[in-house]
Amino acid sequence: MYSIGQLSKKTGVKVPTIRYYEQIGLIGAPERSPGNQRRYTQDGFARLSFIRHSRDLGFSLEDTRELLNLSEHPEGQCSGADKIAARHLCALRDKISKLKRLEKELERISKCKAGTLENCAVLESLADHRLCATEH
Amino acid sequence: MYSIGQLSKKTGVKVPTIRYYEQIGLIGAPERSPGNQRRYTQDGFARLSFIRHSRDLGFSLEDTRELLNLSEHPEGQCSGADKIAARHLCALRDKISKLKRLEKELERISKCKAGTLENCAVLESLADHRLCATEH
DNA sequence: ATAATCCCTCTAGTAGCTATAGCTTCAAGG
DNA sequence: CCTTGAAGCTATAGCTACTAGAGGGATTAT
Repeated sequence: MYSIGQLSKKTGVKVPTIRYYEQIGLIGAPERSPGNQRRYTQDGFARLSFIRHSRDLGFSLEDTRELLNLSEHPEGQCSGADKIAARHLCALRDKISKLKRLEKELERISKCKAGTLENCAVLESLADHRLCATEH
Repeated sequence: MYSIGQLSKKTGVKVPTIRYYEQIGLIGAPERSPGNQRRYTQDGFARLSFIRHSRDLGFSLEDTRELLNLSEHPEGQCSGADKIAARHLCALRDKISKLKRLEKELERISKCKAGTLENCAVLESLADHRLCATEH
């Protein structure tokens, strides 16, 4: 049995976040001590670890909820989890390529040679999109 | 003079977002028509374009606010805008490299060969961090 | 027994919008 | 000139995924 603080340390999920997950029904309400404090089992720990991992990989809470459901009903086909992961991978790649383009643009405009604001490349670029090399 | 809808089309910023920006003081309250509708000038258009561009480059609203301030007080040094851009570039690179690591991990685990959930690589990986190739 | 630390609930706040309800104004066609 | 439909108005609430704070009770180590 773990207290919420111990569970937090073991999983790396902060205490208020655990309570929040319980509130939104992502994890079930655990048993309580005689003094009304939460007491978690190994199962609770496993579930929260799963969630933590899913969040680390960038899945939304809703995706995570669905993945948890899938993992608890092993009679289904894998395609559900697979689809979620594939969709997520697509979105991730989009994001990466967009961020890379931004990186290039920022690199270009932040080489501010002029010492004063009057001709600062950063501000000039922000004021005029036509100075940009790439689309965004 | 533009109505809010025309301004929205010209800048690509949605109508409720423009009103929101006014509410938080990012743009000033424009003049009104006799019937109390917002009427924007070229200046208003330029300011909103600046904001749009800054947001597109991933700057936060607070950073954007500061950049706007800098661009309106050209007596200062460029270093302010430069610093904001540099800080942002750092954060951006961090984000990109983290996302790339996630991409690799997702690619690896989402090649689900098994047809059923019982041995779905996605779910197994989520349940057990030790199956991961890289840190995250 | 007492002090330090942990835990409880409840509420409100964060960023950056987005949506809804219920109303008014504007511009174009007949 | 009148009507109609789109666009505009305010105000409030909702979204994601937490985080912070107030004001108290429980647990644990000494």
